[in-house]
Amino acid sequence: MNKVNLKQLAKELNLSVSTVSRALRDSWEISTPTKQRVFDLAKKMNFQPNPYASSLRKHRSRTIAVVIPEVANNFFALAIKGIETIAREKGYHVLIYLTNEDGSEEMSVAANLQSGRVDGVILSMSGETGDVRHLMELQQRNIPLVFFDRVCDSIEAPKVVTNDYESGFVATEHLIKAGCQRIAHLTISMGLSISHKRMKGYTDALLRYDKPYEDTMIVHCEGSDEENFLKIRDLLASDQRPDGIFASVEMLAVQVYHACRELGLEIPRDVKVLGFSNLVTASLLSPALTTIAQPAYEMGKEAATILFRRLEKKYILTPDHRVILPARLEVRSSTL
Amino acid sequence: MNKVNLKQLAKELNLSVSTVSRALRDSWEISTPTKQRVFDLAKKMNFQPNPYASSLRKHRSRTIAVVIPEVANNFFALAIKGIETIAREKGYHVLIYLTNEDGSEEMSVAANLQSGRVDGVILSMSGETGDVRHLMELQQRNIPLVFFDRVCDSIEAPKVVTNDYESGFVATEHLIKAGCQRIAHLTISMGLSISHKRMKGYTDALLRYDKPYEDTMIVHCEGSDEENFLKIRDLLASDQRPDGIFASVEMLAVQVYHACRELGLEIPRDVKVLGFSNLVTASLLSPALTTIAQPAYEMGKEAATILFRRLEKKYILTPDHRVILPARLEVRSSTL
DNA sequence: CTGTTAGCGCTTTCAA
DNA sequence: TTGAAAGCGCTAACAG
Repeated sequence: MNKVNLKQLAKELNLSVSTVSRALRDSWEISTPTKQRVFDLAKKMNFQPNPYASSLRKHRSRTIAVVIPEVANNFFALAIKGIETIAREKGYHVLIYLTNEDGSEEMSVAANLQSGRVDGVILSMSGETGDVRHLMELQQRNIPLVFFDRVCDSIEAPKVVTNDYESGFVATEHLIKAGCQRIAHLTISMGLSISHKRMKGYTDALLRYDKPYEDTMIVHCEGSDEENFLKIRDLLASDQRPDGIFASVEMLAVQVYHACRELGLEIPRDVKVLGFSNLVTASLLSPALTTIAQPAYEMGKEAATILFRRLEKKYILTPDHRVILPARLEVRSSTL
Repeated sequence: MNKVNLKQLAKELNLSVSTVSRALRDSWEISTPTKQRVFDLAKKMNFQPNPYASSLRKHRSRTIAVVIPEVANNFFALAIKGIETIAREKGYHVLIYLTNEDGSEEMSVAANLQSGRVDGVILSMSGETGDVRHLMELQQRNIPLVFFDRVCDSIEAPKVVTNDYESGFVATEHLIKAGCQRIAHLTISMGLSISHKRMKGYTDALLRYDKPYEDTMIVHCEGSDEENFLKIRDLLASDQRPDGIFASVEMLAVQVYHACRELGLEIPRDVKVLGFSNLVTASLLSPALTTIAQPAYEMGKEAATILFRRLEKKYILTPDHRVILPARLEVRSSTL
């Protein structure tokens, strides 16, 4: 079976190509009987319009790009699901790009996206990015950009985030109230907005409760999984071992569990652990992990909704439009 | 900044559009100095060729579609990662479609894909699908299809799977050797190849070891998460409670944990649990979950590799080409 | 080695 | 209400 196009439909119906085109788009300038004839034949011949011809002509692809650092991660997976749901509703297609937490990969993806392949971009920044020109160029090319979670404050674009500062504060406060005296913080790339804010919440909570504050208790985990694991293990093996740990991302919390196991430390007796996480199994971990859970699915939906609003020119947003969806502290263990 | 096209480059350089086009594609028929001039200006003006014009002309989109039932699931997330990795290497773009385990959504996606939007499709079937005409039509339109994990045996297309039968057998055998007398099996839609095979492994292992075989020990979990949970809880609450459970998918294993917790049953003392799963946290669950782990990332890479091999017409595959990547039994608890 | 020309399939003026 | 024709940006015969 071969591809059928407008021309063939037109010839079959003794109509012009333009009439068929208009009929299929249900234009008011075409008579009802003609429309019916066209619809019928189109269905019979299983006509599928060539999207690329249409995109070329209209300068619109009905396609968006989602650029994320990682997908094997419940947070981003749920966000994709939210984005895809809204995109389907709106008749858009979703291209996915993984940057593997690598700034240079993010740059090459962004450069590629300048081609007009997509009408808009939803992006969560990779850790290593320092230079953001590639993102500004997207905007200059009139390709709307919406950030979510890992946003870039120096770029004017809508942002969908959680209340990272407050969550960091609440998390730390929770550990303090659970009796922790020395609370460590595990963080990822400091080039990231979320890292800054979560850490500020942490330090502010310590200050607020007159807890000792030491730089050595903040562990920057910016390396490979293996390197990070070693750093965490060293922290837990030191004679200055913390009795509480606040992990800024899921993976680091999981690493703490593994390190504790390796060192024979018991959670929460020896060390209490709390982390940002969307693990569906958090409540089943041994012992349960108390989490700060982000509304990932809703964040994805919101980001997509904002993008389409802009694409459909329905609303003008202020350039620094920011939506904050609160994360929830989910206490999982009575001893924590 | 506006979009720059070949025509503008050509005018600027006093060359014809076709010469510029060829130069950019590094054609051998263009002189080195001309190429250099073109490259330089293209870079200076940040020229990005319009992919849709090129697609329209060449009838190739350099885009593939990935159609999966769900993404918030480690298996599919890892598979996407594998696919995206290979696609990027080959200069392809990846469209993603989630069918939400819904056969009719899968059908509408497949119908849409007939438009020529993509050069090929990698698909894992949704649970409910009975009718597969929509997939055959893709093939008839010369859009290559590669299945992975949840394949469709009645369609001739390359398939990337794990050794589901053997894994089901080994899993059940493992429970038998751990001393289980009444082993239940939790399965999803029986319209799925994986379900059949895993279950056959289960029943064959029971027969092999002369264990009682009862239909009531096979629970079909084809409903919503809530409905499935209730079925599982009922199973565990019955006076015929199994002392071993083999879950065919991750989510069902997790449900067992929740049900056990609700009923005050202890794992593995009261019931031993083993499931197909790629949970990174399986070893940390309380208690650890013994799993059959599929090589998800590798399966994604393999599926993509096969697809591109076909797209680049490098090899002709037999129509029933099948790659089997073995799943691994990962024992996590000494009592199991 | 470079230019001319004819489309790819669709949308959209402009005319009838 | 319909048709003719131009053209989106790029590629590839075919000529020179």
